[in-house]
Amino acid sequence: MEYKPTIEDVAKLANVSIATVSRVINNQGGVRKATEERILNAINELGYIRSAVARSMKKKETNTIGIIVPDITNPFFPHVVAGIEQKAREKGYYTILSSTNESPIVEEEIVKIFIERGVDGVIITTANETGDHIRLLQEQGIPIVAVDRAIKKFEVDTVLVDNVNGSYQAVRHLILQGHERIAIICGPQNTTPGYERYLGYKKALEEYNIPLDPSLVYQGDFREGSGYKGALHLFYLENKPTAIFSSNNQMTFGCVKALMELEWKLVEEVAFIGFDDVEIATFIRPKLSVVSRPMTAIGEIAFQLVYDRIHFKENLPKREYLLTPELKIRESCSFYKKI
Amino acid sequence: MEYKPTIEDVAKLANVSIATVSRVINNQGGVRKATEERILNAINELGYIRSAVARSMKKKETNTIGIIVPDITNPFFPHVVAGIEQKAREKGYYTILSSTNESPIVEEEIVKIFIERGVDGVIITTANETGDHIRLLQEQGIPIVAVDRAIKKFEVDTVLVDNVNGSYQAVRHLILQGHERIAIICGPQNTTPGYERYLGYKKALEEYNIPLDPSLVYQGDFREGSGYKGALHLFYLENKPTAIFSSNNQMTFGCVKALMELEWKLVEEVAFIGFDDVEIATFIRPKLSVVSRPMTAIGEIAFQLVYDRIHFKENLPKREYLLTPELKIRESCSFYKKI
DNA sequence: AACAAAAATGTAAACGTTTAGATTTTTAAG
DNA sequence: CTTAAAAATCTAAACGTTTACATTTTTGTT
Repeated sequence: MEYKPTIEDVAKLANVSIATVSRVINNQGGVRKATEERILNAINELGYIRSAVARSMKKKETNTIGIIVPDITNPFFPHVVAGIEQKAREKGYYTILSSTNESPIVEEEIVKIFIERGVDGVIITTANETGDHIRLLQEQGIPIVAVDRAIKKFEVDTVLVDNVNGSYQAVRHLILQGHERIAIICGPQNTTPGYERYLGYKKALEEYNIPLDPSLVYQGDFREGSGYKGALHLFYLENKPTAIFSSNNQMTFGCVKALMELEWKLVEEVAFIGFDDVEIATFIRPKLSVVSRPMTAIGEIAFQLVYDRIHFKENLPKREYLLTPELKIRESCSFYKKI
Repeated sequence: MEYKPTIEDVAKLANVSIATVSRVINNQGGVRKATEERILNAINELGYIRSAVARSMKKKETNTIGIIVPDITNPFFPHVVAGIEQKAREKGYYTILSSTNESPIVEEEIVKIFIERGVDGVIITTANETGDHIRLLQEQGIPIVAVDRAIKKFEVDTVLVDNVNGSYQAVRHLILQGHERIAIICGPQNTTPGYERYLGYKKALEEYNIPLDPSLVYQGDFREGSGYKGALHLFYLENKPTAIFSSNNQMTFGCVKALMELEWKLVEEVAFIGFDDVEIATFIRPKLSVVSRPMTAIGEIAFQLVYDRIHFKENLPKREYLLTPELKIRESCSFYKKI
């Protein structure tokens, strides 16, 4: 079958007008039982499937929400996406997904395309927090929810994790274990998570009157390679750290890899806590302690936010969710014996 | 700005007909330089963005391809998706993604929705290999590419990995190391990968005249839990295996977890090879040997296949890609000393 | 300057729905 | 059996493009 039946074909076969057919496929009621049945039969017989694009054209809504993530390959995002998708499907929404590879240029392109396609809302972890491309969306009146990274210039709903608190908890824990030379492998300082996690680190040190030693602050870029290099750098310091805090999952990978190669022994020689739980954490010995985020919940909330905004556009104030991460103490940061 | 300018607004402002405007936004040529400029200016001034849905309505194509995966949270799929998406974007296509959670019912729903939405093609790792829902797609003339799992009843392009060969390689390697009691943790036997990987196992044993011991064949379901249980089961056998082959990544997780808890020592007491590379493989000691698949390439090829099919519908024969997996020998299956 | 051919532009229909408002049919009361 | 009200159904316009075909303008030749 190559010919696609339209609502008109159904109407003809059932001997009614297209308006009536429309009413039954949309469950609007006000159709005589017998008529409805006739129509339903016609639909079945023809194998009619209503065209969502024609529908969108008329209704000016696509029941689609766009998701923009920096890297679908980072295990954090599939979990978030799963949360979004689950809730979305329940409400009859579908998602169109794109990965920017952290490129603001790609991101801008994607935003344009999403607008062209008339997405009803956008959930974004932006590669460009200051971004003007967001204005485009605002101008079109398309609801936006920022996930994981805030958007500075514009008022949009956000669901973030309390990064400061998370890294603060981690570093404080290290301090309480007796560590004083605590290193951090930072994320890019022009991203919310990168900056805030550094802030939490600083805050903990200050609170316990430990001077911040700049040689223990390594600038990474959230990718595995920089975690690796960071660990190397710290290892070859004249005055090594006794503990390391890594600002995200991918850098944790690199870092742990380096530690192994250097035979820089976890716990005995260096304590470790990473931001974000990772699959490897419970597989290596000692098990890695981490700051863990409720990834699926983040996605679910994000969807709820766009959804609300789509349906009550008018008078919703800006809403910010700030989820508190949880410090999962395992084995990589046990008691530290001073020399 | 709440009012969305249309092609008509642009035409009016530029003092031309909408046909001419259409011509310039589609780069069809045949428009005087000066006119084009006038139109471009008008577009800019109004902030006009063409409606993809109106366009799709007329052209009967959406430049969208649907992706259906069983579980976006399984690290294999994000990599495949990344490959698809990359190639898709290059060609002006976008992807709408949905996860079935291995439920054939959900999958059928999704297929319906995808048809409604007029996707130009579908790339699917089906949760229901015998599925009739595929017929729906066929009837609409929507190109389908099956990834990772074949679709039995219908002729569709496929990109698979040579599972038989992969597990054969792995098991043969174990045999050549001197193992004779080799266990397998199977995937569901009603899925291509589950069945084929078992086949490869059998083939290797036969080839080396090792009788297949049914107590060494554990039926798993591709989820982590069953890997865990499988390892337990094998451990408590009167006559333990000396090597284990796990049929997929998630079961490998469970299996390794169990091994650690049981203190069933890798290499010394039991050799191990898993199907699919996993992040943890190179982090635990000994490093895990695995059968590895070119995940991103799978996605790229899959997209190429749908793309071709979309553009040369007529006379393309069914195409099957069978990628050969690679055995990555690391440390979990070194030489086995007989007792 | 006239003309034919080529280039540029315009007109109008079509894509498949939804929906406001008009019309017809049914129902129920007198 | 009438009739008014209620319920069911229909008509036709609109959504924003693309495109075949018609018309107008430009170009180049004589």
